[in-house]
Amino acid sequence: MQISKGVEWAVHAASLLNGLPAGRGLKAEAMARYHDVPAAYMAKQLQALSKAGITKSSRGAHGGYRLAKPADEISLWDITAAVDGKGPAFRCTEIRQNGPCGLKPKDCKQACQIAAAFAVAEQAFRDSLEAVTLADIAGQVVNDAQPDHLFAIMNWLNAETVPLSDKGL
Amino acid sequence: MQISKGVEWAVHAASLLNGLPAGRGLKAEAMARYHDVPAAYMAKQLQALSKAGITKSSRGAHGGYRLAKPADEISLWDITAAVDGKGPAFRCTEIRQNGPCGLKPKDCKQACQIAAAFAVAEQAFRDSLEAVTLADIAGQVVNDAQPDHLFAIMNWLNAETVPLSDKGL
DNA sequence: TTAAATCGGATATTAAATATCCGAATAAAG
DNA sequence: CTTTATTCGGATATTTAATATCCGATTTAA
Repeated sequence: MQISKGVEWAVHAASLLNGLPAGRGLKAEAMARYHDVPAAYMAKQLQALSKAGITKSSRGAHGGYRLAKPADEISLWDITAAVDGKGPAFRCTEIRQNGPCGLKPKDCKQACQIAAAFAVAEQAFRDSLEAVTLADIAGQVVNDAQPDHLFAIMNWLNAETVPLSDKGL
Repeated sequence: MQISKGVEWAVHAASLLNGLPAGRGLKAEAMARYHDVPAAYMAKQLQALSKAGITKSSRGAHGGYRLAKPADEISLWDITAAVDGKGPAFRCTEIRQNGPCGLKPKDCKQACQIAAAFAVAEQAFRDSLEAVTLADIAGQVVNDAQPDHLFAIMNWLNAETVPLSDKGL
């Protein structure tokens, strides 16, 4: 049971986007460089975020990414689901219907007890992640950070961000 | 984020062991046949259960497996951890320390906010699974099943189980 | 003592996650 | 309006982990 590395990168990237000034964007390569990770693979995660409606992108010269909605409407679960999929972690293959004592399909109208228990646990996991938004993360980071570190980030963002075109949003 | 198929098999196998008469055992091949799954791979899961102290095994002629402790002391999390490992699903690689604005190690004494949020969610997941024991599963299954189905299982177990030797326990 | 039977760890195979590349699309400059 | 530089998006390799299998170590019963 592993969460893909892409989820970590995607959350960090989204947090970074949250920090940039209004009306400006950041390209995938810059975000990869900021975190010192392979650019092409970071780009893949950002595509997943755009597909899920978490980020918006604009192509061409001076293109880039920005958040598609307020940070307090983007939960950690939203990002996890966008990158790793929203399917259940426990996949019941109904082996209770197999073998010499297998149940008949008509006696399997309610879910397998084992699968049901895992579904409850996964729901608890999701609920916990849904309760944490990008805004929460950002707030904690700002609180804990040294002032000069925040200043350094601001400077870097000012140098790297581009004003997004009107169409691109 | 996927839970391996082996976990499903292991839980079903453990449930089956819970149903067998006191002092008797069941070999890996029989459990595989009962669920109509590959014997060698089922065996692998049972080895993991034994290693974790959930089952006890005895080798040689008339060998087999049995539960190592009462069913109400074996939780779904115990089995999941035995088969899939107990490591965290979200693996923080500390990319906050990377790149042009990376944090210094001395400023990273407390865990990354993102990793912390995932740790909370995973704890909720574990807590939920720890609250469900094999005894709970067995109780629900017995309640829901048709009497003739339970009878069929009993007959099959009587035919397949072997009396475990004294040493083997 | 012997031999059959079973578990346990080591070994192939397949699927998924990881990483990369190239074409489609867009906007700015000429 | 055309051209060109730039960026995203989907399609394509590579590596890792999950899946499946096999053979030797060990134990018990005959």
